[in-house]
Amino acid sequence: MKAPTNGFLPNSGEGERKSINSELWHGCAGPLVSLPPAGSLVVYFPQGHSEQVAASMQKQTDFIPSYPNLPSKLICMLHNVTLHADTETDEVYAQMTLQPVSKYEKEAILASDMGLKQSRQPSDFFCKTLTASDTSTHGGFSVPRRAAEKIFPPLDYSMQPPAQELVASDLHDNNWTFRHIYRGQPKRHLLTTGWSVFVSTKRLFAGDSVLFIRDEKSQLLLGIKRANRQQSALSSSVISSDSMHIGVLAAAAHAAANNSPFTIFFNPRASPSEFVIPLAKYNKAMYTQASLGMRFRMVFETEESGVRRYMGTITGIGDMDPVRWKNSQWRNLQVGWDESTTGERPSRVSLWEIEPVVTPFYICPPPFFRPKFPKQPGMPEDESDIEDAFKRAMPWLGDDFGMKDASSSIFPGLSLVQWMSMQQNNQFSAAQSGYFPSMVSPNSLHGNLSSDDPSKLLNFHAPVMPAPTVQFNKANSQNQVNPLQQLPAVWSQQQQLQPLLQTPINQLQQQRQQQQQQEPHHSPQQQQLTSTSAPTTSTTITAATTAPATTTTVMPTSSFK
Amino acid sequence: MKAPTNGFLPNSGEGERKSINSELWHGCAGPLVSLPPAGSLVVYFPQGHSEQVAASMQKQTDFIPSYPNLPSKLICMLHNVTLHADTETDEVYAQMTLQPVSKYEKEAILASDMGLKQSRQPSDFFCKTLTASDTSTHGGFSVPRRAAEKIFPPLDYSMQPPAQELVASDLHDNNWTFRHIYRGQPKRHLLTTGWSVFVSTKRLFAGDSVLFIRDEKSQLLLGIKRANRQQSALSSSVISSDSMHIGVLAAAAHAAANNSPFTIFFNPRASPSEFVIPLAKYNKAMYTQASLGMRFRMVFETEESGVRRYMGTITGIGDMDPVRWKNSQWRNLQVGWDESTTGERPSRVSLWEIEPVVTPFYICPPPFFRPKFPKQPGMPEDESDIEDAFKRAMPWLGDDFGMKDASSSIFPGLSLVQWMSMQQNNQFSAAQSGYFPSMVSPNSLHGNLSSDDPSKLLNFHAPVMPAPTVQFNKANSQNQVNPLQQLPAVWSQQQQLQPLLQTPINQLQQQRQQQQQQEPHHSPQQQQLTSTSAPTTSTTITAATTAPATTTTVMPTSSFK
DNA sequence: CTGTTGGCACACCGCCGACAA
DNA sequence: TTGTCGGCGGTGTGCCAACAG
Repeated sequence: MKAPTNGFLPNSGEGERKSINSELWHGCAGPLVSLPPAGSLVVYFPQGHSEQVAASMQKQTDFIPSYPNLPSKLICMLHNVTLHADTETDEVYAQMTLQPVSKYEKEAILASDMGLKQSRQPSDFFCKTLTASDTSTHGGFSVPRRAAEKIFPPLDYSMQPPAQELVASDLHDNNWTFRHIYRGQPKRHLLTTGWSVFVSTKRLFAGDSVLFIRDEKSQLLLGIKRANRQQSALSSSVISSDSMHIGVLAAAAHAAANNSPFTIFFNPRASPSEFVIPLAKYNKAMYTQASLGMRFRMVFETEESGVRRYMGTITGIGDMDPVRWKNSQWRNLQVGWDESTTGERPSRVSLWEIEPVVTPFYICPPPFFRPKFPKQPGMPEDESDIEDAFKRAMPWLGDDFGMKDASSSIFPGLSLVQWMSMQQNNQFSAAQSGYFPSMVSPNSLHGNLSSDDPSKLLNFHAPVMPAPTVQFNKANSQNQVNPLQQLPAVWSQQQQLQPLLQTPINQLQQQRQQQQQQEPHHSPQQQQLTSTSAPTTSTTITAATTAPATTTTVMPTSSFK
Repeated sequence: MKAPTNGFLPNSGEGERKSINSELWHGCAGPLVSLPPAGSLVVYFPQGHSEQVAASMQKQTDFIPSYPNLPSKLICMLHNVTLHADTETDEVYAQMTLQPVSKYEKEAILASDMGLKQSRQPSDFFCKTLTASDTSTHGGFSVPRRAAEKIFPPLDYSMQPPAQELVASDLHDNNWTFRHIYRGQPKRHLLTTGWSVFVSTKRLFAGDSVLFIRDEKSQLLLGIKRANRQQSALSSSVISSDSMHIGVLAAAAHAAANNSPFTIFFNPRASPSEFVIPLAKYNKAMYTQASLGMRFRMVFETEESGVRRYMGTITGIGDMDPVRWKNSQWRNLQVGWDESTTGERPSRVSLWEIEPVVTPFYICPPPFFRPKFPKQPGMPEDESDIEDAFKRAMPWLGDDFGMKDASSSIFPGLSLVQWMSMQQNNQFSAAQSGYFPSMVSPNSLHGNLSSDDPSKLLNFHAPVMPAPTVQFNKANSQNQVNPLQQLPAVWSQQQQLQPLLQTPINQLQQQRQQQQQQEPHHSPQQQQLTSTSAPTTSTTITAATTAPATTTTVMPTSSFK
């Protein structure tokens, strides 16, 4: 054996020099992951980053440091995104260089908008969860018929038996060769020679998944997706999990104080949720007024690397961690799920993760309203998803009801450009002329429609629908808000943040102490509270009797809360 | 296969519940590692901790954050020490809970003193570096004869061939069974059945080492020591190395500011040097006046897990990182080694790592002066090592020259108790009556001795000694210092530190800024500089022409510099 | 005394169709 | 259509003594 290249920890960093194939990376990351493009604006949530660390350590950290000077979100310029894969485990992750910004250009916002349109999920691929037979040393890999015919080069069926040699390269550009044969009674596609070394080298077990991709040059690519239980535990004999948490927060705080760049790793399969959100996506979500009882859909990954939507209901709104992350938008929605496979789906989500369904129609089963939207399961996501959600939620305003031209201006939240011009001109005519669909009083909407044709609602009274646990009437009533007063509040807060971001952290702390003593209404946290209690036309409901004690169910009017 | 326990990442944390065998841990950690006992006082060097992180990441981090408020050393109470081993790699590490202290009790200092006496290296053990044959699938493990006879249970040699079943448990209390047989021509001890699964499970390669220990209950213990090239690389897809560094420093800074406990991991085989030093060891070292050209010995680990001393010369004194860690004692000595296997031995060391040899005798080869100290290689270290070093350095004052009683009071630096009483009584009679041997002018010593019997020096003019690269006369001349003026300077600095440790970090910075503007002589860093330039009888030499540009060769008189 | 090698036996890896779900 | 099984052939693991350094 010459120069034993340490099969245990193969030459770290060698394969990293070449850039990793983006299609393959996204295939391994899963259909839900879409990275914002470099040069765009994003919202970074240190709280979510901290969750990724905790998940990676696989232990609940009792002691989580609080960083009072670190806001729960930072608007950042995303300077750089590089794709990586762990040389040992093939675990995919992305490295991002972020820089907190105090002001930003129109181009960056546009780029942020572009980010939503990118779908990186490869088109020609298949993903199979390995069976016991697949991973056993006893035999090879049974290839699903459709997958083999779609992805693999065509066999010469005149041979007896038809067979060929396949070469596929993994994330590190290592080539793996397999004997692909079509045999047996009945006939089936199999990978035989070469398969078992792949399984043992990658340390695959039943339940893990492999995926094959045919790229644009008809080259075969090969990736793996490990089962959840097998995610890298990272026992970390290097630094304590406390120091990791502190490091994450301190790095962000330092960057925020100096407007300097900092680097993070995003690990799509270890992290419970993405914590770097395109600003456009975030802003779009912010035009949704979340309310108790609101129905929504949320996308999840299927076993076959496809997507499926599950229905849920907002059951509570309030800080996930009221001590350390007060007034944070991170997972501030408590939710329940229609199909109660508890544990699989999160009990808390963030607003930008869900596709709201306007409440008056929660009793209407989706199949009726969406005959023209037969979303293929397994099809890649695209940028129109959010708009689709609106269309599906309010189809009576869409194509089915003859309002063809409405989609561009009325439904899907503001486009960023529209919003920007509004913002710059300080005019709010847009709101007056019909934007902010979810903020329009649902009661009046409901009234209009039901008076138009009530039978359409009654005829389809939901077939076997679990009873909602909250009072919908109450919840709905608070949707009566005044968009005119909301919009300024949103941006005044962010503008308040700007001078603080430019201040070194020690001066900032000093400054805060003075402010708290003398003019408490100028400190950033206080600012949020005052805007919350500012007089608006909204109603504030209290559901403390039904909600868990830890949940604050106060509904502030500021959509930026 | 029932409930596949994921051979890849075995149930993390299960084996951790039981406490790890201390003997085995220390066997795997190596003979140089001795952990301070819980309850003792230690000196923590964040710079060294940062080095461990860098070494673990196996990449030079360009960006290392500077923490101007974090001193280069923290005196801490060591609250807790727990031994651990990575479940995947068996890599040993220790978790320590430290708390910066501003004042400390006599008991704690005594405990710190005790720490030096502990030697954890097991007595009944053997360690063998695996050969190609040992790790090959072709055969078993060849046990060195002496090792087998010393450690393994005796064989029944009446059997043909003599054989038995051995059971040894590893760090995680997993049992491994081997067939131990004595056969072949010539006869030899072999481990056959069971050995290859151990090798493959632990992923051992030629060059790695295994060690067998027989504990007090005659139970066999089994550990591994991987070759350096195979140290865990920790590709860390969780947080960036920047954040790791920041986390380490921020955790320490936070703890220092609040006098609150913090947790660190010490990884003896990944870390270039220990960075948690018993206060007693540190203090003892501080009574050595390092000087350019000074000769010293330093202990290194041998392949067989023994120890060996190498001779070296101090070639420069100055900050390793003048920007981020100014006036740090961490590796502030540049050294050259007599046996020039460059790369193996560090080019920079800290004062407490070395055993000084007083300069006038650098030309005297050790064999002559130490006929009575035939240190057994492979023998465990003990607390008398430092004193031994002095004895060997100045044997003319020791047993060989008829000053039997001298060892207790004259040589080995102050005992902590002696120092404490001195400190409390503010009396310095100890210094006047012959303490601080290394601070006594070597010239006068040299003069006395040479006038006594110069032939003893000249007769043994070093046989083939590499020429020193620095001017020894110059270097020696600065050893003329006045111990009476030095001692107060030493401890006034530490007393200065105490109120600062109690101050939150932001106030501290504020305070420092004021001080720098108004009374610069009170800030901690300035204190060091002023004490350097304070009028003493010392001479300050400048060797900028011979030393590298990055090295400060100013020699302050304060031994605490 | 111990590292490597050739010889040899047998266990299990891995290819095959037969089933059945 | 595809997961598992019994069948069987061949490779490679692993025990042995013979050398040699």
